[in-house]
Amino acid sequence: MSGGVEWGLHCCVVLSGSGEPVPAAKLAEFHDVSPSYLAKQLQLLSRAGLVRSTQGQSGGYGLTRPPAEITVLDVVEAIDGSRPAFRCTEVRRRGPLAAPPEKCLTPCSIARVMDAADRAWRESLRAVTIADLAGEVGRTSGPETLARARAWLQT
Amino acid sequence: MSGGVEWGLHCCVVLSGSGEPVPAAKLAEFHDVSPSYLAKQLQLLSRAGLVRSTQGQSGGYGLTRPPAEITVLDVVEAIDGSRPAFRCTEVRRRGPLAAPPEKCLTPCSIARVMDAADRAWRESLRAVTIADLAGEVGRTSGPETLARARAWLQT
DNA sequence: GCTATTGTACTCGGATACTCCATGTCCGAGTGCGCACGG
DNA sequence: CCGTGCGCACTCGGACATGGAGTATCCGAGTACAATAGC
Repeated sequence: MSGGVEWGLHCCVVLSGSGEPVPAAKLAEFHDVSPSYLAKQLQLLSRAGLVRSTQGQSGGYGLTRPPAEITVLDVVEAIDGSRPAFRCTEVRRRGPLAAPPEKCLTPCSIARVMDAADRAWRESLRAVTIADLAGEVGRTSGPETLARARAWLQT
Repeated sequence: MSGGVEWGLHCCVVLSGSGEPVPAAKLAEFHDVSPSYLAKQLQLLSRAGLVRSTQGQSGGYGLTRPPAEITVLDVVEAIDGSRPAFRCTEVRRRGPLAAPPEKCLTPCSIARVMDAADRAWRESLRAVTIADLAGEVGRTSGPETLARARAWLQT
């Protein structure tokens, strides 16, 4: 999985509840990561419609939806793509004993197992929202943590 | 995910129930894939202890355990490695508002979510065995399919 | 004092190099089988 | 006819090239704000 997913999730968490747009450079400095590369991840989030960008002075990024309506899966798919990790190459239809096409109406059993696992993974990620993550941060690191982060981002 | 996982699974299925060892070259010809590259995947399976290799004439690969005791997850981890796809880089401990170490006793909430999804994925793969896959092949492509494949591999 | 205009500084967006891992390949080490030879 | 030794062909195992995707970066297009000039 792309390492940018982690950055994108952290950005969405700190953006949750931030009324004012936050520039990408600020987010990069706050997380101490490469500004140029983080910009690319934010562009991916923008293309997916998760964040909205406003240009010009006092511009930046902001969430388009309430944090409770953005799932972790949304962010992962926006940055890493929505294609499943496993792609069946139809091995059964190759080689000297290739299966005839009329017997390949159903997907390969291996592909079915992989697809089921992929669905389980996605369901697990779909069950958690950005709001859940923000709440968890407040519970483990103290309720004032997020507020201070947002205040710092406004400066 | 590595494409070799698919090859490894197909090999394990056709090896299930095959008493005689099967050379890697035969497996490659049967599946119509690169012999050299398939050899590498089989070496990974051998290192993981899923298959046993015998050298010399009439040598080859064979399963070390009954097919019902080899899970799909075993094969996936043998080839792709057992490390989780997501690795937390502890972003919360960086930047101007870095969290102090005493507040980082529990893992990052993002890492926890990713870890839970990873476990769900692995559990799903662990629930299916090579024997299940072989049975499914017999059900969808006809019971004689696997027997003919094994017979061809013996030639 | 209010408004239109112009300039500027700041923002994002896409096009551009670089690096590392997955892919693909090759040849050498090791071993079991078969044959020839001797008893 | 049987046992033993040798040679060989076949097997795996690890070391060696290649390509593409992820990583990281830069500069240009566009826009909102603010200062300024005119009314």
